[in-house]
Amino acid sequence: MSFEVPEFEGGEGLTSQEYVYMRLRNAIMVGAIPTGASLTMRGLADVMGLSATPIREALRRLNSEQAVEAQDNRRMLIPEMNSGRFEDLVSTRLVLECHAGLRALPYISDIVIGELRVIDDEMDAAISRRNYDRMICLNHKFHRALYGANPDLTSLPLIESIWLQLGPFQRELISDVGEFYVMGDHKAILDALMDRAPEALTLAIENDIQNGLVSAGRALIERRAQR
Amino acid sequence: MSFEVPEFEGGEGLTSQEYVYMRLRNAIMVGAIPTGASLTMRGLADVMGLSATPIREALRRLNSEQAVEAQDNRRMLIPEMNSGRFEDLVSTRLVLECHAGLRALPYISDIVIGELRVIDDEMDAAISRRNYDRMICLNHKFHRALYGANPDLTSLPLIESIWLQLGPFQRELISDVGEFYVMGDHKAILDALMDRAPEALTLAIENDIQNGLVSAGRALIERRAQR
DNA sequence: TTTATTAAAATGTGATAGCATTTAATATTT
DNA sequence: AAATATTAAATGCTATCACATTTTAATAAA
Repeated sequence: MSFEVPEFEGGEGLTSQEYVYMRLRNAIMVGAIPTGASLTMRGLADVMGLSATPIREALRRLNSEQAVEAQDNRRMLIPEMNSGRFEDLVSTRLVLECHAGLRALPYISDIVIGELRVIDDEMDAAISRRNYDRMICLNHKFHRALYGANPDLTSLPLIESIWLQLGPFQRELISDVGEFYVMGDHKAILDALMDRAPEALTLAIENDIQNGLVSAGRALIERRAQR
Repeated sequence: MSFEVPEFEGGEGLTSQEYVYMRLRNAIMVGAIPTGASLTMRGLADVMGLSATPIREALRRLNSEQAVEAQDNRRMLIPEMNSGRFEDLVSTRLVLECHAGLRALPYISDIVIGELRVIDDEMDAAISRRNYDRMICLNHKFHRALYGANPDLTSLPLIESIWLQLGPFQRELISDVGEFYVMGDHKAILDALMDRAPEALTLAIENDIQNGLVSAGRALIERRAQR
């Protein structure tokens, strides 16, 4: 195993399988697992001090969520990003998150806006400290809290699947442009929520995704293709 | 096990886990497994003549795809439908499938339209024979073939997750209204594809989903609430 | 030096068994 | 008769093992 699988907070009281799932999921989400590296069951079992059984179950779940690719040789790995897949993932993310935002809007209260503001402040702190892992997690937490205002929300698992697929690439992005990486900001989203303005919210969510991820992502893929 | 898990075609050369996954997935998709019934590992293992290991892996995958719900007591079951969840699932389905259709449109060729027409004809035959299982499968096959024209398609697994969640309810719907159940028709979709008309395609896909599922679904939920 | 061939190590898969938890059934008490 | 307590059965979870396949390494041939 040529890479580390970072620990995560809140893994107490879970079954082994749940623990492995959460830990790997978190690792993929923040891009801690390099693309292309084989995720072997015995290897992960050794790293985590468990048997292969719960590892295999967790890997299969992540495979079903498109976070991990199963090859013909039955090996599991984090798939490589390419231009076509990137554009399709981003367009799906835009559609899903705008939809989730609009569906949540009627349920947005001042209390929710307050909670979102707290998360956004934490994120500003993480940004100034250049703590990228925490930036990514708090960004997800913000969006989760927003869409979760809708009590009937069913699209969150789908959105998280997209996040998982973009996670490894986003990490490469960050380590590529380094401290110049800007994460889309949430101020416009908060303004739109306060105004209860659907169109403004859609635009703000689109911009949030577009600014951080898309422009930098396209540039990196372009640069790679030339090399 | 108080229900049957129908066999499916094309399960040769699969690992046990894949076989179980496909068989259960198919069963849920066509609504063959009743909502609320416990899916026990030993029970399913007995039915399928396998050990619990591949069963559990398949169930976890389906759980990750939101097709099966894991309760606190660690039991797995097909979740019940309710009004809020239904509306949210349908709205997500509309957004995702319209998006997938639009992304596929530039890749639509006369050959693809021909293939779609063949599937649609098979579906008409299934409808006239009142073969509901086959209707459902062919409907999915039609949509899969349409969206799959996009070579970079990443949203299909998400769409299939929605189908899985609507499957059991759709079956209840069919057995409720019986032979009067109408499945949304694909003729308008084919026309829009031939015209390469984005707006018409969006409307046609919306209508396709709306006609069969939504109107009847709302009526059934309404009727249940009164009872 | 490169390519084939062979041997050894590593890996994925699935059945089994033991343990912990949950559910159902039975016995006991009120 | 109803509610509670106890016991038995069923179920979920995970480590282990044996087998088949794949990968890697070492060896032999070109």
